[in-house]
Amino acid sequence: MAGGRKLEFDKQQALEAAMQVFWKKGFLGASLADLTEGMGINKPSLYAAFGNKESLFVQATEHYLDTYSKPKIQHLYQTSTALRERLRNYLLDIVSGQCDEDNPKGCYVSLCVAEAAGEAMPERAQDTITLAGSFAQTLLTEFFQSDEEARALHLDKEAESIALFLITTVNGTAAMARAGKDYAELENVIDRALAGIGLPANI
Amino acid sequence: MAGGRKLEFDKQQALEAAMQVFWKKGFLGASLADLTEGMGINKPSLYAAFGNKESLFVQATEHYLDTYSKPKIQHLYQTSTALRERLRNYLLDIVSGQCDEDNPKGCYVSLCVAEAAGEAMPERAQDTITLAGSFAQTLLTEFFQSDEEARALHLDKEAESIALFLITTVNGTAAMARAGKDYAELENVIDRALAGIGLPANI
DNA sequence: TCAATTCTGTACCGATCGGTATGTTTGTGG
DNA sequence: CCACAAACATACCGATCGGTACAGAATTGA
Repeated sequence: MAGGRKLEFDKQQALEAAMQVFWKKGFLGASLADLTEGMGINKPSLYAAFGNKESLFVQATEHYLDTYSKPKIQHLYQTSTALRERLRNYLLDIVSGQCDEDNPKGCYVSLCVAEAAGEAMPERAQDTITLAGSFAQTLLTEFFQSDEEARALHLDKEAESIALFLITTVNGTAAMARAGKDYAELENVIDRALAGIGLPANI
Repeated sequence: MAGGRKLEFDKQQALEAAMQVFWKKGFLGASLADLTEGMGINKPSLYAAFGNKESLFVQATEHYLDTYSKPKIQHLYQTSTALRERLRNYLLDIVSGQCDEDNPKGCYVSLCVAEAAGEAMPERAQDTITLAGSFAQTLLTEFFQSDEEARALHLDKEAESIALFLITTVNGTAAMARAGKDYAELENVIDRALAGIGLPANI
């Protein structure tokens, strides 16, 4: 019947903060003390709102995909733009996010996938991050199979191989960004990668 | 005056085992229980032989560089072999090590560098792994600046950029190998990377 | 005003963390 | 055989881990 006391924090804002902590420290490296401090709430509030650490991680991962990964996809479908340019915009947007001073360096997913291979993560967390890790590659493969310009260039025959190469490249830039490389240094990496799939600069 | 009881374990063998544990779990993810179990000794023996966890990590990292990283360099200096072939042998040897079933997947250095960015590692461990992370890039840059065939192809003008690209690529394959990709899938990544620096297959 | 309900802060739980004190065992030199 | 030295195994240390019990503070409907 009765309403009860109101939440004193914004749940989406707290989830964003939790995501930042996992992004910086990984799942295992992020302690509850790190999380509660970053989120600005204390443990009972965290557990009431998000379940437990594992469940919070699952929700933070979905939040990362929704707010950081998926929006970058749109670059691929600006059909008024040439294929090379679309790919370049997509890849550079990713690299830009990896080097952003306002967020932890590197890629949330890449970091946690590496952590997951240590076999010390709870099952649901591992499943979630594994699925997230395969997301971009699946998407890129389907893109190269279906895009009109890509088919005209016969890239659809090697869609899987090309997608794997590009995903490998952005996993590489994620590692380099996390190690301290800045955007300017990694921009030329993308151009060389595009050359590696037969799309050099001046064509 | 007196000799005292003899060590009941091989120190090099224990160090190799410790390296395997760090390789699989990272510095923070590897607990003393993990280490002592993997090394087959107990804690006081570990501390007597290697100092503490941080000091053990430093020694394990040096052991990794000596036994896994540095031997692969020789491929670059087989001067009777063409440049592309030398680079390909070098890169594929690295990828092979990342996919080896007998060792943890991925790259020890790449994993721990990512961990170090979380700012939860002791100082000496962080310095050691940071230095190890820059090792290969420095070496490759100098290689492209000095190699005769590379200079003939004017690759020395872009030595730094090319080195960064190739190191980014192998950091990428390390991430992919850790996520479960096998050698066959990553071999074509290397060929595309070589194309990205102007060395396609049939030249 | 008074239950009923829900959030908040503190204080606590057992387990594990990195690291060590201690007593026993195994070896050497005299 | 004895004194000494070094490695062994066990048992412990304070701190932190993820998670929770509990009491007080808000908010609601009656």
